Amino acid sequence: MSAMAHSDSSETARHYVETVFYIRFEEGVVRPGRLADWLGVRAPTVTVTLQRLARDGWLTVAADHTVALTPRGEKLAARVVRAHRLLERWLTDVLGLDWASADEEAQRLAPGVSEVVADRLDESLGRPQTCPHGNLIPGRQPPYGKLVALADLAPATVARVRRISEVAEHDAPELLRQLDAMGLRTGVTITVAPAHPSLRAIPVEVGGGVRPIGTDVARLIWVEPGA
Amino acid sequence: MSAMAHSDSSETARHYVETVFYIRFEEGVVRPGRLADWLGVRAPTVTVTLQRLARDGWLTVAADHTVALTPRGEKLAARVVRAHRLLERWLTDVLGLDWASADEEAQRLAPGVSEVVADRLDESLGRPQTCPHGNLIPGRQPPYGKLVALADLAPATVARVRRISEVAEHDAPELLRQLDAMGLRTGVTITVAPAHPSLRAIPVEVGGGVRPIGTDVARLIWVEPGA
DNA sequence: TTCTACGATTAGACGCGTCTAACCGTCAAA
DNA sequence: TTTGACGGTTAGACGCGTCTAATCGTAGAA
Repeated sequence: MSAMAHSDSSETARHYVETVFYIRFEEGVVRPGRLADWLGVRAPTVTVTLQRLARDGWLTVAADHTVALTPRGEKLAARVVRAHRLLERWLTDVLGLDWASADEEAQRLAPGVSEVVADRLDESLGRPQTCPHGNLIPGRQPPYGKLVALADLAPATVARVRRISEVAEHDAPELLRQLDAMGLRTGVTITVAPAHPSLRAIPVEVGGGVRPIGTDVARLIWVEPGA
Repeated sequence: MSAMAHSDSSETARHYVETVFYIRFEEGVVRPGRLADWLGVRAPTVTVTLQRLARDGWLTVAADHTVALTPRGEKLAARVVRAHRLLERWLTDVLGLDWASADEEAQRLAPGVSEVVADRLDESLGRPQTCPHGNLIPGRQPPYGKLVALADLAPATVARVRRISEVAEHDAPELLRQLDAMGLRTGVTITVAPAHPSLRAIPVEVGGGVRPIGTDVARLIWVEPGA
């Protein structure tokens, strides 16, 4: 029965577990304050909503306020994230939207994607491994080896851009548009020139030009050295 | 700004104006009781929700309880219906879902479709004129002439199936599956054999076989005589 | 050790969208 | 003319998801 496609989860539940999934992957630990930031709601809202979600068995809140998904929440999160990333692929590859718009649109569309539609979409896209920013689609093998943050890349090392953090995707759509405009997309090859750390920016050679990138931004871009 | 894609309408508002649009087209007049049926909610729910929607300028409720859309509500309804029908086309033509499932899935997906995604989808589908059941996509010209209900078709007249009413689509997904299974789809040619009205069923020749169809069901199937 | 600042929770409110129970109004049948 | 029956509304309730204001607790700074 299709109405059960999301196990009776509310839209809010799906949004929260999806967010927990992202924060956990990008930052390791998930606490209420970070959820409030990410979701764009106030702290008390998160507190009470987490209580409801814990009551309904989607997640747990530990004594130290750490949030963890239950197996059921885990499954739901994987489904939502998969739908989101498949939609991003479709929106960019088939419909021709740009990176940043695709993320926003996928956000709105994802809650309505059932398991069967996700499967068919997956198939029709040729079973992609990642979203356009290189983030892995749950259930797939990563199409790259060990990654390092661009900020940590040794100067003069050739590397290939593999992944743009979901943090950038979420917090700074404008940044995504800039990276896209300067050709800093997944798959392209780059090298970094030496620079003193105190400058808080590193010169990155990409597509024949050299562009300065702030070290905080360079933390959000993950590359595979050597390739 | 994409967040304004639906003019700040709530999901409920979109659902109600979409439903008003359908009932008006299929039955002419829209009254609260019919809305309650269609939406699957109780009468008092409809009353209070209509009050909110009227307050917010989406529709009006006349003294005789007739519901009408405001220009703003009209625009919103057209957008939602367009998204719904484009999605149905995509789900059937590209993803290979069956008729009935497509309608259910489109229902869930439609609220999240922005104007820009609808436009791109429209384009990528080759600007279709109707949904898979032959219902017109708002803004398009109908790809057929004057239609008559299958129930009113003169015996022995050759006709082409053009449209399955939204009523069938909504009330009886099972019926849709049956019609699909017996080959009674839009575009196919049929003839009806004579039968006495008191039998409440008419024999319809379709795809080499003859199938009996109840007259109430035959009211939901619209055909173009002659073609 | 004491104070402070900050993250989190509790308390209390609100609008939405839904419900049930009770009331109203009108139209048709007795 | 009276009486149902039926469609609709009002009244009152509830859960969700959000808010602000106030309180709590703890970890660093003084």
